[in-house]
Amino acid sequence: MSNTIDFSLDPVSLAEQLVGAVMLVDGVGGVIVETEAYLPDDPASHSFNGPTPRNAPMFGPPGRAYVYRSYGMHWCFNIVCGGQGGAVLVRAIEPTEGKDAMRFRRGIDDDRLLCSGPGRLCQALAITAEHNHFDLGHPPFALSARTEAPPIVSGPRIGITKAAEQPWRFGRKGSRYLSKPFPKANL
DNA sequence: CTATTGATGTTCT
DNA sequence: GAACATCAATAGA
Repeated sequence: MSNTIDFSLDPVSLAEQLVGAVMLVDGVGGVIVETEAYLPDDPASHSFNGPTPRNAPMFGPPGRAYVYRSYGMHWCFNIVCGGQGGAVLVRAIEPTEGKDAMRFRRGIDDDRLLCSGPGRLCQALAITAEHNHFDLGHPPFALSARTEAPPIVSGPRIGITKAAEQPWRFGRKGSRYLSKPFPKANL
């Protein structure tokens, strides 16, 4: 089957290719509709100042999870890729599988708000620090590459203060499940 | 729809 | 002690 994902790709390429891929955790998840790339020599990347206890997964083998706590109360989920210090942040998913579980975990009914953001997505899929360093090719994770490329848009990354001008945020064009709309854009 | 603000705890200097 | 890859609630256009 050609539904394998190449985690050795550089983060920008992988971030683009992951839009349209399917991601499940313990059978719950859906189609990835928004990602961001973080590079080794990128001032906005956690890996920019070299290895620390927190960012250790980014300096490990590709194809693993890097999960960290954000603003003290949320989790963010990344896919380690490329060489040392690269990763792709998964920012939003279109829910397709296990919606009832997601609604229960999130405490809301609105499908559009279940996974539309890094913190929301982790809560809906029950991703926590337990999953840090986890191999994404092994249960409970299941990732399937997209079979055909959907319409993609790109733009500046969200919520960062450094290198904010880099167009390394990718999204499925017209999706109603994005964390924030894209101004206009192409690709 | 956009803009603003408070809550919250870990990490690194 | 400052910074932070966020979210929910609120107010206004």
